[in-house]
Amino acid sequence: MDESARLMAVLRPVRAGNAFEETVERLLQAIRLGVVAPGQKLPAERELAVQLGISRVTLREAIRALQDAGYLAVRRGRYGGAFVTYVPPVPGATDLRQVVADMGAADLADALTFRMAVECGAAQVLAATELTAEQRATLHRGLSDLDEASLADYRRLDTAFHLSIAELTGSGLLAAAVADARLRVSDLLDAIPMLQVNLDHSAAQHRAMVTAILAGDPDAARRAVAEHLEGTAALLRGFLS
Amino acid sequence: MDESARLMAVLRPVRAGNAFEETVERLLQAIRLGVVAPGQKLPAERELAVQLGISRVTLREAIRALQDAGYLAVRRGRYGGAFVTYVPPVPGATDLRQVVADMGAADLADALTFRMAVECGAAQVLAATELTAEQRATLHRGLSDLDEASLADYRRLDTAFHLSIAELTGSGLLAAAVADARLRVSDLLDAIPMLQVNLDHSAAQHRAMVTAILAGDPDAARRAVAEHLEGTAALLRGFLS
DNA sequence: CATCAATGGTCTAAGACTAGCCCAATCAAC
DNA sequence: GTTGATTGGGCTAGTCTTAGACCATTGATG
Repeated sequence: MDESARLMAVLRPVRAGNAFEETVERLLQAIRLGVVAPGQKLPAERELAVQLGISRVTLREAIRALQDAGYLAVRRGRYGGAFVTYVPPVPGATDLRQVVADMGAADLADALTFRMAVECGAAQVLAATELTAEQRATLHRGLSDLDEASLADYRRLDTAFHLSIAELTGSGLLAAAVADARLRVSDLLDAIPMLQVNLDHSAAQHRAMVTAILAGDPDAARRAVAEHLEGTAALLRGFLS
Repeated sequence: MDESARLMAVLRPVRAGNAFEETVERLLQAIRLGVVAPGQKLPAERELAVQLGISRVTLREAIRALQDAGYLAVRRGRYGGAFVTYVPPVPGATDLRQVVADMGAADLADALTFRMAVECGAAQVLAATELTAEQRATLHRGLSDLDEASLADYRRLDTAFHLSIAELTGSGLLAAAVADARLRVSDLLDAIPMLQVNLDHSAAQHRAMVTAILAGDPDAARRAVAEHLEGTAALLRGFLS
């Protein structure tokens, strides 16, 4: 890795796009990751604009774009708001090869590697932490929510479970990194059919992750997450070959 | 971690500041991490503006600010440019308590946790990878560079070593995350005196990291990095108490 | 059924940012 | 010396973005 490559990495673009584009991306992240579930509404425009650090005009442009794209339905008046109408595509319905072609092979490898590093890191840090009763309960709740989940809710709750591990470390930076990593593979996951075998495997691996974290064993936690994510990567390779 | 907390995490500010502020931060990152060493110059304004995705006007404002702050010296004409005049402060000369007060206790914990997760993750991923002869050589070169480093160069080469681990994974996202994490603790590290004992410890830990990575042992790699970073954190706690 | 608080819809003036152009300075090469 | 390529310095017109104010709509509540 020579000096010029490092220069390129550090002196990368300051902005991913204009405020409008970045806002659309951020809202899409909230919707597609299921942070705001279908039927729920986004915070009020004035409040949301403050949270996102942009003007209400720009926020409204982004909301309008998502409305036109069919992700949101906006209702006026008290108790109105921007309601999520997006329902995740049926897994397996989209063409994985097309998705991969759209994002590029290099980006695909980058995203998978990034996710592996950052999620393993989060689990390992959490395993090395003294957990409160409440934190343990959150992990257990994540597991049981997933066990009882309908197929329609599964991806959303899976995302929530993975995110909660990062959030429980107390590091906002880490939580943001995990959310980012998840979003980057979101299209891929949506293109994989959900088979009962795979769901059973995932459930067992999720339990292994929680067990290792609660046992305070960072190595085991790291290994459990790595195995889980490697399983997903293997599935992808399988559908691609 | 309830839903509202997750909303806060995903719907965080789209922009960390205006273009000027973000550009200053980015250039400072390049300078303080030693990506552009003292005496070297930044790329030409027109080229740099394109790389950073901003206008030349905004870039010039940022350069002017860094010039006023004593980080850069600008010379006109052919073979001119913005030359780095910043030399890292003598470790231990700045007041650690002041630095911590400036960044806030919560941000401090966040940054340390983030760094731990992301650097452990990078090492673990790299250890799980088949390395080429060239990649191994890069790791060895990083070690020997550090061994031969003068005190003035030590921090810069230490940063380069840690960064190279992330870069060798081939994931630009991961490299950017590690660079970001490093920068967030940069002020703290600059405030810690460099004692020979600590340097010897660090050298041994660096060797352990490389050994584990080359041996293809992710658990050992993770443990080596965790131990190394925990050592730094312990030093910090020591100087603060 | 009237009220009213919360919410989206709209406008305007000011500031931030950009693209593009030309000028001024420098210094290696001829 | 003179030249010419490269670099920072500076200007302008136009676009993007913001802050703040005011209007329109809705529906739970009394």
